[in-house]
Amino acid sequence: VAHPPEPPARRVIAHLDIDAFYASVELLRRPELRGLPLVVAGSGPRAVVTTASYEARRYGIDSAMPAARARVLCPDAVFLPPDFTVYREHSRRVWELVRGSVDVLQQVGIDEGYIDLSGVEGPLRVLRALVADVREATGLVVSVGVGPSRLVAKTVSAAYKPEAFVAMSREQACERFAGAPVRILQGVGPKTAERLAAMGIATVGDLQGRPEAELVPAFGARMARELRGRAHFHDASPVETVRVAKSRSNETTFPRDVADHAELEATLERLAADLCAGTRAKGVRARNVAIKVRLDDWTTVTRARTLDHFTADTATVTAVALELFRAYAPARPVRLLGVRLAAFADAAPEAASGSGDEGEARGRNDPGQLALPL
DNA sequence: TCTGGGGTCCTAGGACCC
DNA sequence: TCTGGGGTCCTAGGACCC
Repeated sequence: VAHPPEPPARRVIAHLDIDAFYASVELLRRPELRGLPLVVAGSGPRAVVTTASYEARRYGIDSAMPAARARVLCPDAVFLPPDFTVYREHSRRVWELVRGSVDVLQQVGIDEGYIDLSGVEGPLRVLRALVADVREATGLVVSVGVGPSRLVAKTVSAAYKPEAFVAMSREQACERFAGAPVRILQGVGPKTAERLAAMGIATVGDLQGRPEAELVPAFGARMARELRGRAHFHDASPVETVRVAKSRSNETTFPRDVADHAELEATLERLAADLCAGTRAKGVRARNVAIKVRLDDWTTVTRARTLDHFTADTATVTAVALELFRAYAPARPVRLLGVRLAAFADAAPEAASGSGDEGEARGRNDPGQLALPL
């Protein structure tokens, strides 16, 4: 068996993507900028581009690019700082509308989502109406890709946006994208693309034609199978309507590298305090505390500790974060610091225990959990 | 022109237990 | 005479995505 079987019932999956979301929202309140190259990016020396309008993309500007480079590529572009509060509000309105007409929606990030329309009568008609409704109500344009899987739907919307509305079967996708770079496949990032290139695999078609066994030495059995499956646009992953967060984090990149440990510790305390406040606001507690340190040479180090109880207490988390930091004591200037909370208490069973602020962790040596002969 | 901040998932190795 | 195998928990690093 070369690939996992597709689910028995034919699925209809759509991927929705708001075109140039941040830039489009900015244009809603600054219509006089329409038609100009527009770049939404932070202002610091290390800022990156969060969104470029399609006019700006013509200059080679794209998301995640250093803002400094974008300024070189197009000095005349309009640069605006991101306003996430406004973007979140527009996003909320869009996805509320979508939720109003379809049941199975998985929102992915602020501007994307997957819909499962299997069993829905006239799915394309429903989607057409939805796109029109969103446009009318919000002024935002949604690109749509449709296929038998998330992979096909996502690849199609990305290939045809902006203002995309295209449906394709798996077989059609195999043919249509055979000449495209492997990088268009979700899960193939820069590193994997580079390793594939070293094997003479540049396009999706190249990958389609390569026996799985030839990929195993370089990528391992699991990844080899995954890569080949994706090249043939096999994907049975479900549209998940409920996903529970597994971690929360707070990190910051300094405008300039910092070597002073007192300043670093002060930053760590601030990051931990903000993170704990947000975590408490969510009514969540965690028992794993981690720090992240990126040095001036871009090496990234993480240190973590699992506690014997769940917490979102600022003093507790800060103390652990500081301990981890002091034990590591970076010898080089620091570029980035972060604090992370993970291993959350399961809401339902923990709530049922009716305990107070600091719940007991269910560790592997917890005698309450294990019937050990004593 | 040097590369944000928020996440998820996978791998590998060690500790520990039976 | 250093001799196991399986399972879980945990840490650390890395790739990837939006």
